[in-house]
Amino acid sequence: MARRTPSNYLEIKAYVRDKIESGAWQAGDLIPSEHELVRKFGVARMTVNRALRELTGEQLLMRVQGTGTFVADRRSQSTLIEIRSIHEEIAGRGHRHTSEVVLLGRSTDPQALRVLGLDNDGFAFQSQIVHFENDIPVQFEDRFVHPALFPDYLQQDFNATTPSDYMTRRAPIRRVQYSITARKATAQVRKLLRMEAGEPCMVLHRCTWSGRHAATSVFLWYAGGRLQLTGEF
Amino acid sequence: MARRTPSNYLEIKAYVRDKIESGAWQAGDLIPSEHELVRKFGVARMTVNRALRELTGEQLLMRVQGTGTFVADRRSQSTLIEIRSIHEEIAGRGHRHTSEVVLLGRSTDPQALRVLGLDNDGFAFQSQIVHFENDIPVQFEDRFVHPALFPDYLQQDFNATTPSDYMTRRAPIRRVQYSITARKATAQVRKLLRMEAGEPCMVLHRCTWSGRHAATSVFLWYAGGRLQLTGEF
DNA sequence: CAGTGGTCTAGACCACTGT
DNA sequence: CAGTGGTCTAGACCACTGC
Repeated sequence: MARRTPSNYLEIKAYVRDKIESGAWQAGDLIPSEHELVRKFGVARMTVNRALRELTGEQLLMRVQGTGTFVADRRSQSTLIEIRSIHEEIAGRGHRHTSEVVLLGRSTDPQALRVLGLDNDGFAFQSQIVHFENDIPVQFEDRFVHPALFPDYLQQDFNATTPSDYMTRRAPIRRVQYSITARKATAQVRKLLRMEAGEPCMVLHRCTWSGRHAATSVFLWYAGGRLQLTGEF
Repeated sequence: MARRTPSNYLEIKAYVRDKIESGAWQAGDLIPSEHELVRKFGVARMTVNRALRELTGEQLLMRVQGTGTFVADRRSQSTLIEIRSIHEEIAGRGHRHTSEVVLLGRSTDPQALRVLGLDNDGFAFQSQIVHFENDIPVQFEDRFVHPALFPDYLQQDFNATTPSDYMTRRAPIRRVQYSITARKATAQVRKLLRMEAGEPCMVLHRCTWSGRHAATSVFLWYAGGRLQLTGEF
């Protein structure tokens, strides 16, 4: 045989995927049983089973014990965008990631206090960090954290470790909320990210919850043209 | 035996998960080999293999052939943002969604032709639609489609159905690529979305692939302050 | 009842890594 | 080289479904 065999189960997966993508098998259709595919491909049932099981995990198939395997309904049209940590994003491109701490201290910003569930007499910890990709500033990270949940926040060395790394080690996160908006850069952001006047920013706001109150509230400012968030599936 | 057995591979998954969650096995640690787990649980290697393979798919483990299985670095978990269709997004807020077709015809835009894999003598179909939320314009949709894959595109009534709905009924999509950037609004976009001069836009670019070439290329322009993409998990 | 998928076994061969 | 994971086989028993 001259043919290159990329493992049998992958070949079966490709076969089924192709039938679905080409429209030969429509959503809701009953597809051949494991036994039939075993005969067709001349493999063991475990091999067919693995292929179909993985495709079920990928939401392309639906299986009902005792009945058969069906083409899954078109996926709900919602699409997912992946947001990787800034470090991974940059390292993934093979570039060098560095950061510079602009501010690390206490804040009484009323909006931040409200989000973190602190009353107006309290305070939050705040850090401001600029992230560089090959020495070009690409992200400004403005972070507020709950002082009760992260009492030693101000003692961290955020030139060595990123706040995200610290926080994921420190506290379990229950819920995360995001929003992405486009905004004009503030004067501070424009200066730190070395942007032209009027150049737009993308702002990712991320709130993490740990129980009843928000644990952190972060604003990530990206210079519009210098960084793209991308996804694929 | 009184114990309820929830299938062996699930038991092994639970065992490994517990070791990781309890901290007994730290990120980066080498965990017992398949062979050792086979001896410990008295099962076949395929059973252990399935458990570890699935945990690898769940990003809890990392496997290196010839070396071993390691506890994955939890920091590498990426976050996902969900982008729903404009209609769902608006309907989900209990608001009224309407749209207005601005343009429907042929285009020889060189960039679009290149993306769709058409040569410079060819043409693409183009549609431009403004989407309204309670009569406020919130999104400008600028779409290029491959005429061979959607020959009757120009005959559609996009006041009644959205292009996304049409396309998902028409052709199976296998690969999707996204990027989000912030941009200054063009004069046309500023007018259609009734924006102030200098107000920023968020531009979501989505390319769908169906086999070898791109099937569609869409630019979704959002007025910065009027729409947020949000996600949660 | 026969047919389906869910799981499992006890072997096997291979590709890869470290020494 | 011995040890690892990646894949596969040819059976098997079971739970479930529809008739």
